[in-house]
Amino acid sequence: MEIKKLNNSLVVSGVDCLDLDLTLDCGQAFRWERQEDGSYCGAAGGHFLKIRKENGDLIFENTDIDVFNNFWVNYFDLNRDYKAICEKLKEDELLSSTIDEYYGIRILNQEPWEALCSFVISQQNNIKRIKLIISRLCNAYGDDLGNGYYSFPSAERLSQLSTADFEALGCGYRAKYLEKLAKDVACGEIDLQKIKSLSLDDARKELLNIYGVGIKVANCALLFGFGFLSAFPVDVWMKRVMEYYPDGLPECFEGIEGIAQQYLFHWARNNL
DNA sequence: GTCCAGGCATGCA
DNA sequence: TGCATGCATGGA
Repeated sequence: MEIKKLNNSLVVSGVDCLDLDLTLDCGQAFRWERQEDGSYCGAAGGHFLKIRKENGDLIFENTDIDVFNNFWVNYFDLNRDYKAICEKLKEDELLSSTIDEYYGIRILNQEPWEALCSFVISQQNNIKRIKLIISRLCNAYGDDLGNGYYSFPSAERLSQLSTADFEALGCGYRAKYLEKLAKDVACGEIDLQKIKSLSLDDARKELLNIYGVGIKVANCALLFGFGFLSAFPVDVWMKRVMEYYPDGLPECFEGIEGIAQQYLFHWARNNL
């Protein structure tokens, strides 16, 4: 990976396996919006970003090197060798053709709080409406980051809301889950950093104790927010995919089940 | 109008 | 432990 500064932007070359459409608009993160020119605008970690691809390079617009090194490198998982991971996963027949067709999916390292909240909202919901609710939540209670974007509101901020406030955002029956979650995280009853330090099984047990969090939401949070690449969320789409693996997951998935899952999820949504 | 979506809590057997 | 049911909302 090589980084050059150009005016107010950073030009990052040498990053393999990062397709912006497949990574930012594949149902793992809900705050990125595709622009007409193919670039993406979004917010994470309290930073606004406009990112695009040009001649194979990634352009991080209006980004300084410190924020890039301290936040975006980890967010986009830029130090992981996804090319080697994909080679390994292609030992599986279905993934082999899927990765050829949809090469470039990465697992973003989102913040635990945002990921957990987002996937509580996601249950029994479609991606378009999940995005709608989360944008309302951020616009109403996040900090202004400029360019029309707002940060994802902190647990402390959301702990001040009532169930009715969440219902007003369109959260529906999930409102009561979110109200309790925000209060429990804000007061320290739920310690997200501690959960991140646990083993996968122990972290999952902790998440399953949370009101409104079941096995699917727990696995999504673990994979997309807590850095557990072995987590393997199974939703209605993945249940359809699992019929292709009657004997369980192939050996080549081991340790990277979550990345395999994201390719299969994308394949299912386009083919089943 | 009906059906569905990155499911879960609850009650009951 | 497993299964049926109710749940809010907006887009197709």
